[in-house]
Amino acid sequence: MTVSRPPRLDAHARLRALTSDITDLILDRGLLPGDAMPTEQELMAELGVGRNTLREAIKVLQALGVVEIRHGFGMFVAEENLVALSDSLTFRGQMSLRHKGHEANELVDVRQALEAGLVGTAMSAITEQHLAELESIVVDMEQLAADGHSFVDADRNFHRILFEPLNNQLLSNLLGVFWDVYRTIHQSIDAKDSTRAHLAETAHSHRELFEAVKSGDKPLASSLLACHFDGIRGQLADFNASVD
Amino acid sequence: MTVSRPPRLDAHARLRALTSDITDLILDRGLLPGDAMPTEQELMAELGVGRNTLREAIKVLQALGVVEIRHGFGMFVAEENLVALSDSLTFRGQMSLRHKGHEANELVDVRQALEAGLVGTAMSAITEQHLAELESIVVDMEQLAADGHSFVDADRNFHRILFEPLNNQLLSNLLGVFWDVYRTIHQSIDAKDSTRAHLAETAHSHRELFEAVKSGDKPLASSLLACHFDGIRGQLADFNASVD
DNA sequence: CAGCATAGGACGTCCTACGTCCGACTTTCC
DNA sequence: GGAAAGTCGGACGTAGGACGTCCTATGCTG
Repeated sequence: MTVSRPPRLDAHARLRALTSDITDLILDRGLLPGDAMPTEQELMAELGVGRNTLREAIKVLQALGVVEIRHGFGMFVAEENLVALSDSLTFRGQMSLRHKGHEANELVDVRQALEAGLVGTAMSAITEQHLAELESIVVDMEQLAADGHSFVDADRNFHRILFEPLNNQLLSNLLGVFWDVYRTIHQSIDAKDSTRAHLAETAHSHRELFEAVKSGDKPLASSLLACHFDGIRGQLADFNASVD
Repeated sequence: MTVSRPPRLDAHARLRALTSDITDLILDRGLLPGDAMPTEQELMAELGVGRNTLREAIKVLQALGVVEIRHGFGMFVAEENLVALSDSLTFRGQMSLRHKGHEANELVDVRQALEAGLVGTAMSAITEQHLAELESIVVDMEQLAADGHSFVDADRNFHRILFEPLNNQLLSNLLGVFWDVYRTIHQSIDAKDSTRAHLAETAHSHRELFEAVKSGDKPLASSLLACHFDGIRGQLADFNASVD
């Protein structure tokens, strides 16, 4: 069904219309994540565009996490993810670091607002199993810190499990993205946080936070989280000062 | 055994490497938002790839909000924006609505957490000018409601200005995206919110919120916001019930 | 000096051709 | 007969050329 598109649209709008047509096709056909999509040839015929144009639109959807492409096999509706946000924020964060670092601070602020603001609600829904997992992670952290090893994964898992009780996929993804972006930025400023003293301090602050969560002291947990982020802000400030 | 240097990467990794090369080029050259980038021909020569491959990578960066393309003129580093997140979330939200609506609820939850959690901080930094703007918007809303007109823009502006005092671009963008996505979802469920009674109710709730902000009553403002989102959740629930 | 007309550069779209990868089918060999 | 190896076709990946469209800048004209 060769649809005749209004020929007079600027290029950006046209590409946008094309991606929109493809997502509409997914929605109209009721395709679910994991389902196969039409091939390039079928889409070309159906949408009335050339292969290059179509592929550019598809690549956009791939970058946005809408579709997943398997070379030599086909195209599929992707599982939920926030690759797009992650990639976008990572670039912005790195860019700002080389100039003002303002955006990196904003990211930390938003993380703090979300985590400190929601830890209370999360604690209301937390289960014994979550607490057990958190404690296990804290113990691992303390051990790794004592051995002088860093524990990036443990840190990430601690925060992930802390908010898992809320059962909000979007929130979990957002926090995960913020954590990853911060991590990337942090690596690029090459902060000296691998000293044994700093490791022990980080492990200890997680221990304190865990105890607060376990005892159900929501205000304390919230303020401990806020304090944790203040420390991060301090590191960023130090870096910016060292650049000037 | 594991090869130390995989001579070939899969297609996805190659595209990712290419986009990464381009962003690195931006960062290395210290390009700022608005600055001109090399032309397609120059990038082709510099990165050693064909035009199609390059253009696909560029379209990805455009969708991610990294670069901005002006037909017939050139390519430029884009201003900060969260188009990527917006597009991605809009699709996910629409998709979920046609099935369970779970993700739409999650979006409202995150909005509520951010707005209700941060309104207090924002109020601490609010100025007389912000208050004047807010009041002006509320007056407009009340007038529009009395005339039976909807006031989507006014609603959006109210929330935007409410959090402007925090001076956090990322937060403002996030809230804006959430608002837009919710708006898109809302339109697609065709809720009957344009009745005069509903309009008056919405205008009134904004009036109440404004008064709370003006008087500096942070707990009241926070709970009014929470209440506002409870209403939205109710609409989503009604829609899902009507589908079953 | 202002306005229009033209020329050039740069992106947009389409086409053809070939390379690469994957899954499925067929063949071959125990 | 069954399993391993080889083969085939489909689908995506990459390259390059050709032409269209759009924007800016230049220079001409009144």
